[in-house]
Amino acid sequence: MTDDAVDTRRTAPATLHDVAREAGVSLATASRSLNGSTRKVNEEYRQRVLAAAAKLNYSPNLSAQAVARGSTTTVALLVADIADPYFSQIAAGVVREADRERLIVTMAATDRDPERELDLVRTLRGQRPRVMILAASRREGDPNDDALAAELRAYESNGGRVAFVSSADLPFRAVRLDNRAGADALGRELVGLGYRRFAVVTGAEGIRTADERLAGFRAGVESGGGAIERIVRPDFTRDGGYEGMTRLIEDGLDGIELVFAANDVMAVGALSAVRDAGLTPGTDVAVAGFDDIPTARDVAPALTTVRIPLEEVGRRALRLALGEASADDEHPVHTEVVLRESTPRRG
Amino acid sequence: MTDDAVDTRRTAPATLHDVAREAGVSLATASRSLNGSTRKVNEEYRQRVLAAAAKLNYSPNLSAQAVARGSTTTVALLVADIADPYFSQIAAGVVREADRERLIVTMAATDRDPERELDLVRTLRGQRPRVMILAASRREGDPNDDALAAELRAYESNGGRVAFVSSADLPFRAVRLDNRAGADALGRELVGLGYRRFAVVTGAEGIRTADERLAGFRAGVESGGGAIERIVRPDFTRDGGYEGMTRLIEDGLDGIELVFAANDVMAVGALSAVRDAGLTPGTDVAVAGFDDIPTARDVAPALTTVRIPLEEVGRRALRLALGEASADDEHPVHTEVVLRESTPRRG
DNA sequence: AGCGTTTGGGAAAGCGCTATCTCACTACGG
DNA sequence: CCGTAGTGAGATAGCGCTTTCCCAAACGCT
Repeated sequence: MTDDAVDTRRTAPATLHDVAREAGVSLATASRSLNGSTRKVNEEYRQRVLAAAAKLNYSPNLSAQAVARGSTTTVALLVADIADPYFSQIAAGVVREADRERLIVTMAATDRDPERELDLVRTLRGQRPRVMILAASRREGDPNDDALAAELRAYESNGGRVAFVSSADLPFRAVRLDNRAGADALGRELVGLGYRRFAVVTGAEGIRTADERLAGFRAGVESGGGAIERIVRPDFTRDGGYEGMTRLIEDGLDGIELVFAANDVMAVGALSAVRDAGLTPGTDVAVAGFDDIPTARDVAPALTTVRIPLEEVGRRALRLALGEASADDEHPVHTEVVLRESTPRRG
Repeated sequence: MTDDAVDTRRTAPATLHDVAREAGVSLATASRSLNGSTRKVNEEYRQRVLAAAAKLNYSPNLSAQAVARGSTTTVALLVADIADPYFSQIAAGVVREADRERLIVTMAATDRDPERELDLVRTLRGQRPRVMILAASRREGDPNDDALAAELRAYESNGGRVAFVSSADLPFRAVRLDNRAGADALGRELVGLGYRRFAVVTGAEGIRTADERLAGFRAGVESGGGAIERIVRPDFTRDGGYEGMTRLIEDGLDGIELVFAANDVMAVGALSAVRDAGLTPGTDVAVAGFDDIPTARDVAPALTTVRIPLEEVGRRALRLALGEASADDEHPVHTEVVLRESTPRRG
C-alpha cells in the first residue's frame, strides 16, 4: 500500500470472465449474450449478463476480440496533411461513413513523403485493418512505388482491401477524380469568358494530380485558341501558391490575363500575393483554382474553381474499399466548374 | 479449388510462429529478436530471424501484442468536426506528436453532439488506448457530463490518461486556451483603434468557448468605454456566421462599428455576408474573429483575430496526456492579438 | 414407450503474441 | 576436478476473447 492516491488505484478493467462470474453463467454464455452471436441464449440469462456488464462497467477488449475473431473493425486512412482542407474534408467523409458502419478510423499523415507513406503502410498493416484508404498524393514514377504495391498486394492477399483516392495509378481500387476533364472544362469556360493568355502555378513535375490538371487545362484553353505562356512549379501548398504568383509578378506579368493554380489552397495564396503586390485580383489578373474548398467562396474576390465533392469522395472511398460500392460509385467523381468573381467576364 | 483468381488466394498473414519455424529457432527467440526485449539474443540467431521475417513479409499483429502485453500504442482523439480548420489543425498536431512517439491515432467526430461524444468515448475505450484526447467543444451544464466524467474516471483508473483541449471544465488534465484573456486583449486593442460600438456573433449560450470569449471581449471593450450593443447566437459554424451577420444587417446596423465573431470560421462567413449585403467589410463595418485559422490572412480584408497556435495545442495535448509535459506545457496556451485590415484604425 | 432431434449451457481449444520459468551449457575460482 | 554462477535458448503459461465441441434436457414422432 505505498499508493497514497485517494481513489486512483490502478484496477484492471473488468474482463468478460468477471462479468460471467458476476452473472453466474459461463464465459461462453456471457460472450454470446454481449455480442451478436448466432446462438440463442435464454432471455433470463442474457439479462443477467447485461446487468452484470453494466454493473462492472464492462467494455469488451477490442484487441482481444480481434485476436480471437481474426478480424478487426478498423479502417486505416493515409493522407498527406490533415490540416489541408482538401484532405481534412476527405477524412471527414471517411470518418462519417466509417461511423455508419461502426468502424474505427486510424489516421496517419505522410507529409507528402513517399518513404513515410511506405513506412506508414507497413506500420498500419500491423493493425490488420479491414481496409486501407490511401489519399496521400502520389508522384509519377516514384521509386518506392514497387515496394508500396508489393506491400499492398501482400495486405490484400491477407484479406485486406485497399482503395486509393486519386487518378489511375497503381493497380488497385480507386475513387477516380477526373482532374483532366475538370481542368479542361475550366479552361474552356475561361476562354469563353474572353481570356486568352494564361499562366499556371502548379506543383513539382511528377505530382500526378498537378500534372493531370495542367494537361487538362492546357487542352481546354488551347481548344479555344488560348495559350499557356508560363508555368511555375513551387510547393503544392498555400505558401507555394503565394510564392509562385509573386514570382510571376516580379518577372513581369507581360500580358498574362489569368493564372490557374492547380489547387484552391495555392490559388488562395496566389490571391494574397496579387494583393500584396499592390494589384487587384480579378481586375489586374484573374485567378482560378481547383477543388472548391470551403474557403473558395469566402475569399474576395470569390474564387473560380472546379468543384469536387470531397466529403463524398471520402465516403465513397470507404464504400469502395468495403466492397459496397453501388454502380454509381464506379464512375469517376463528377466535377463541376464554378465561376465566381475572381474571373470576371473580359470586356 | 473453386478459386479462379490468379494469385489472390487469401493466405493468412505470416505469424511469429511461421517466422520462428523458417528461422529454425523457438518462438521465444523470434519474439525477442523482433521486438526490443531486454534479453540478449545471439547475433547469428537474430539475423536469421530478421531474414526470415523479411522473407515472409512478417508484420507483427498489434492486437495480439496488445493482448499479450496488456497495453497498446494507440491514441484516441475526439473532435467535433474534422473538416473544421480549428479541429483539423489540432488533429494535425496530435498526429504529428503521436508519430514522434510511434503511437497510432484513432479519430472520431462528435458532430457537436454530447450524446455521441459519450458514445464514442465508450466505444473508444474498448481499444484500451494509452491516452484519450477530447478536443470536441463542450457545453455548460450538459446533462451527459456526469456520465462522461464517470466513464473517463473509469478509464483512468484502468491506467488510461485523458486530456481535454478546452478551458477548465471537467476535473481532468487539460490544455487550457485562455479564451477570456485573449478576447479581453482583443477588445482593448479595438477600443484603442477607436471602436466603441460593438456587436457579437457567437454560438448558442452554453458553449463554453463561446461564452468565455464573449465575456472576455465584453470586459475588454467596456474597460475602454466601449459597449456591446447586440448579440446574436446562430450556429457555431461558417454558415452560422454568415446568417448572424445577415441578421444584424437586416435588423439595421444602427451605428455598430465592429462585429466580433467568436471564431474565425464564423468571422469569415460574416465577412461574406457583409459583402453580399453590398457593404464593404472594414469600411462600412469592421469584423474580428478568434483562432487565426490559416484562411484568416487570405480573406480580403485580412481578418483581425486572436492567434492560437493550434497545431502546438494538439502536440501539447498529447504530451500532457502522456505525462511528458514540461513545465512550459502547464501554463495556459499563449494567445496573441493579430490586427489586420478588417479592423482599420478609426479616424 | 422408444428413439431421433432440437435446444442451449458449459468446457476447452485456440487466436498471435509476451514473459516467466526451466535447464543445458560454459566459464571460472578454489 | 568439482561446485557455483552466469548465459541464453526453448518450453510453456497466460492475455481476453470467440467458437467449436460435447452433452444433458426437452420435444416431437411413430
